[in-house]
Amino acid sequence: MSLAHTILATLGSESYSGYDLWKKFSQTSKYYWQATQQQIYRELGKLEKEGAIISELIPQEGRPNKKLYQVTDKGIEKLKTWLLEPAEPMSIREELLVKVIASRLVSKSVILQEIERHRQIHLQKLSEYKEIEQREFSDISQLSYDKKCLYVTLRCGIRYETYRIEWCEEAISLLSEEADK
Amino acid sequence: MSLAHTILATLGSESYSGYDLWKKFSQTSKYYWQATQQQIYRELGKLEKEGAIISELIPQEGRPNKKLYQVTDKGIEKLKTWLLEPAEPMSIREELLVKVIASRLVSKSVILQEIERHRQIHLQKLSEYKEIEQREFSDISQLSYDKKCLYVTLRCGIRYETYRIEWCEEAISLLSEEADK
DNA sequence: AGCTACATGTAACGAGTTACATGATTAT
DNA sequence: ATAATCATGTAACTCGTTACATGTAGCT
Repeated sequence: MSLAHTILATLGSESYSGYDLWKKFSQTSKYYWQATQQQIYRELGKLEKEGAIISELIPQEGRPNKKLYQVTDKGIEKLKTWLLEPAEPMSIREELLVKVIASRLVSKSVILQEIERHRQIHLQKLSEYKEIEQREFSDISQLSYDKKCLYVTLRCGIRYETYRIEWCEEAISLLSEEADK
Repeated sequence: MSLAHTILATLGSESYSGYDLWKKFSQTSKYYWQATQQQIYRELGKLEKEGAIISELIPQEGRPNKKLYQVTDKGIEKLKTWLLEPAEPMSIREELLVKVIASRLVSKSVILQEIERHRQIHLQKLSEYKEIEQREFSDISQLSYDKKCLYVTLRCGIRYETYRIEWCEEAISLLSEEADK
């Protein structure tokens, strides 16, 4: 449900093509929403059909033509309505935890190594996010409201990766104790 | 993909009916995987078709008959194979963050109140989880491996709710500053 | 009389994933 | 040569959600 709204919100400040949106989603929106190219194209098609956005065909030389999308008044209204509705906390689906639960079927080192691998991935992402924080949000008192919102999403990403790393460490420590099994 | 594996893992220790599984999922599995009754029945149907589980019809008086499911050797093999494959970190989809990004379209108090509402929900869940921790996992040195795994998932839930609460507080503080807008 | 718990299912739809298809330009 | 980037799309499939359908037992 939110992909449509994320697209509308993104198109609110600037026109984008499907491809541009996909790149944006892979960059700045990645802390809070992920989408594949196909999902984006499908959603753009739906939104245009219902009149929330309109497209303009931009012929390009040397490159494939592109469709630039813009939000309509109807699209803005749709977004506003949605903003006023409460959002439920997202449901949790943690594949790694399912593996932990089932892990007695394989040797203990399998799950311990897998958790350690995840720890490394989260460490990597955390350092990446912290770099962005230093580069782009060093002086938070000077930020516009829009930039502040972006910063808030980045902070969420930073806190998320931190929580994951800490959990991985706790899990490794708890599960590697040689008490029984 | 993991729902099937969660079911197999759960049936590994004991036989359950679809209804029993659903209740289990609403109770002890809720920190890491959520599923509706319908999803569970559909998945049980698929798993039985492929021979990973078998059912036994238990006639009951006064109550509807039930189907008790058991894992087969084939099911155990399926689980083991899956356990040895690496799992990717789950993708993040945070509706609340999408709302933050789009929030300049409505008055600031709308988003602030929504974040505060989420903070309350997470506070509620955290205290619930901490109660379970005290009640069932007070002496962790005495736990069996299986119980320890359960504890690890509970710790993940506790850390998750904590991270969420802290982020909500930071977001409220950052966004309520009267710098500009 | 109405609600909750028990118990299983079908149908339809919405959202996410993966594979396939096309084709030019630019950089290595 | 070949890989990456730009650019848009179709098709098939899986997974998640919501609504509908049925029926008993026990509690308030």
